[in-house]
Amino acid sequence: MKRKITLKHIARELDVSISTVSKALKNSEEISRETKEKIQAFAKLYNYKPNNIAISLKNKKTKNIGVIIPDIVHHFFTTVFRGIEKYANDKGYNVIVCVSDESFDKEVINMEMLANGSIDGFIMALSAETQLKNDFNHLKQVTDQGIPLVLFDRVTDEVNCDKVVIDDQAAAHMAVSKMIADGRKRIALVTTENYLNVSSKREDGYKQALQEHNIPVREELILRLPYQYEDEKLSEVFFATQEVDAVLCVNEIFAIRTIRFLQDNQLQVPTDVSVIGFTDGILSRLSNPTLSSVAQHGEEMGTIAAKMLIDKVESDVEEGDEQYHTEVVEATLIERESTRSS
Amino acid sequence: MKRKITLKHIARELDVSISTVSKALKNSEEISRETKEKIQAFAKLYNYKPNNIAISLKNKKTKNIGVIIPDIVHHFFTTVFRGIEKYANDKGYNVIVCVSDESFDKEVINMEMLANGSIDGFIMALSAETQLKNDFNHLKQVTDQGIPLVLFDRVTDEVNCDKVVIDDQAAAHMAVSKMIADGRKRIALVTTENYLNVSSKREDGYKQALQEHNIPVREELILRLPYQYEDEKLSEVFFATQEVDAVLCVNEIFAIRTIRFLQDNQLQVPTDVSVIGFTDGILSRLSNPTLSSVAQHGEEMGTIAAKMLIDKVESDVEEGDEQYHTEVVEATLIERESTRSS
DNA sequence: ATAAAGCACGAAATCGGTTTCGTGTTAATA
DNA sequence: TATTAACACGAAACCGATTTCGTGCTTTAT
Repeated sequence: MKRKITLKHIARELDVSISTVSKALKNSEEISRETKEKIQAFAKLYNYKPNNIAISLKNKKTKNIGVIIPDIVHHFFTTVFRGIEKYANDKGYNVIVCVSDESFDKEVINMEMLANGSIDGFIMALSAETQLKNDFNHLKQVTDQGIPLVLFDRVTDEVNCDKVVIDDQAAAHMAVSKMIADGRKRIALVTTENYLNVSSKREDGYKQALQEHNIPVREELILRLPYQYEDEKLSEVFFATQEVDAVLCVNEIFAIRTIRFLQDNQLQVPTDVSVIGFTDGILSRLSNPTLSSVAQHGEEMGTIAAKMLIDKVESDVEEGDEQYHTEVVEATLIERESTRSS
Repeated sequence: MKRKITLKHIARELDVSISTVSKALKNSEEISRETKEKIQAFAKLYNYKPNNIAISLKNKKTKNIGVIIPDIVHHFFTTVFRGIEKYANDKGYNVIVCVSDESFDKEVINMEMLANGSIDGFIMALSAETQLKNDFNHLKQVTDQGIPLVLFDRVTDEVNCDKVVIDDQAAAHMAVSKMIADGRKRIALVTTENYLNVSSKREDGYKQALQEHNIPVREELILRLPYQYEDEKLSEVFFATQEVDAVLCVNEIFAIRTIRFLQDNQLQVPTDVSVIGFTDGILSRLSNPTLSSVAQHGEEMGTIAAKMLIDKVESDVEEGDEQYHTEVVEATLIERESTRSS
């Protein structure tokens, strides 16, 4: 086994000083041509690569970015992550991922672990529990230390930092308007319990679109399911008592379950009921019928978030007069089989 | 903004030496009770946390593990990753993820980036291209340096290291046997082009099961699709010319597409044709009909891989006499609506 | 021939910790 | 009272790099 070789080894072997080796490998003017050639040849031969950790310590830059997401087995987050990873990698950064599992405590622990020198900045989406508790001290601590932070999707106004979101309200508005234009009248909303910022914004957009078209908002048409629900009893109750001709769901899974429920109850999609979901993932593309869906462009969000973060990390703008931006990624409605004019 | 505080700051402030501070914070016997209390109180007050990078440099341990997977937007890998991340986090490790994107070059680059001190060990699944090229020098270099490596799922015999796999052959065998027991006779296989190790093993299991039941293997019933295919023309050609009453697909997506294709051609699943897929993911659970699927227990694989790696990282077994193990995770057939006896 | 300039390189500080070893002071023992 | 042990702490090496500042030697200018 060949142990990693260090500057010291090279220096000893070639009978020069460590400084000389370091400079030679950086092709410094200071070192004579022959000495440089000798050292570089030796380094190549023994496949010398500088130790990242030592460089990080010296530079106070790790070239690592920390990503904290609520769940990795989730198409949207996974997509965002891909965008982050690609961009970061191109820029020579590595990505450390921590999963908060929707738990406040894990989020705090993870951030503290990474905030002690392991990373140059954070990209994260808040856990459900964090949004519920409305406690953002761990985020503030991080920004107070001067560590750049970018929030995406699940953000909060309480923290001053860069953000990248989609306009959830506009997106829901667009989807509902589309349904109305298709001649739908009794449009239901299937959403989560309301502590998730995104859900409530989508609900706002839903209501707004209805009102603009003089369709009264009926609370009975709004179904709030627990975020991680397993049974569909609620759904049954709901649809059994309503005459719905369209449904907007705040995520893909709710939409697929809704379609299945409708089909099992002899309702045709989209003939009888049209359905639109959020999160344009694999489910939307492969369900039967395929699902019309609001694409959140996760990969693009990830790319933007990574760019914002790395720009901040690499800028030497003295803080205090920092400018924080919120990038809004436009959502797109992907029309597939689950919608058609009635 | 409060900059991070270091031992040096505390030492200066309290007028003691750095060594004393370090020892006091570790509750060393060497330091008097009062001095310790003073220092500890000060440290708490200013929220001192040791710098991870400095510790890594000193200990030559980073408490980071590198995970290299072909694709993150892929249910199986994502599941394995979750298992890795959970276990690693419990043990105080962070996870650095790199995505090879099925590319050999990216795999090499990523490994080289991380192998220079950033991580204590690797967990990875080979990229498709790497398996095609059959070039594993980058892996050997890593193990030669004494860096522990665990391969999962997409493994190779060429590299000596710990591995965790499922018995793909047995799993396919089980699935096909189940179909035969259900009375199916003309069982097709939808697989990828053959360079993926796992696919060819599944094909072996498929053939073996047929032969054991004296059903001739017919090459026309085996459809090989490119790994990332978009069109389903091939599929149409295939099914149009065959009378198939069951299909085994080597992944979930192929299975869902197969079902959709059958449905579009007036064939009922499972009445006319029963379908089994691999990768028990979200698609299987939410498709209509729900898909019977071979569960690979990704999360368990991840946990095992992480445990194997961390055990190796933390053991001080002098290498040379290392023992490498291959853990086989048993696959399970999850029966859902897409299979039923004919 | 002497001073100034330039070249090629080394010593040492630094990043932020850990750890070994040494030392001055006090207390216990002979 | 002299010797030794225990105590409490500091100096310094070390991990593996980078970088500033000197310095001895050669070369050029005066």
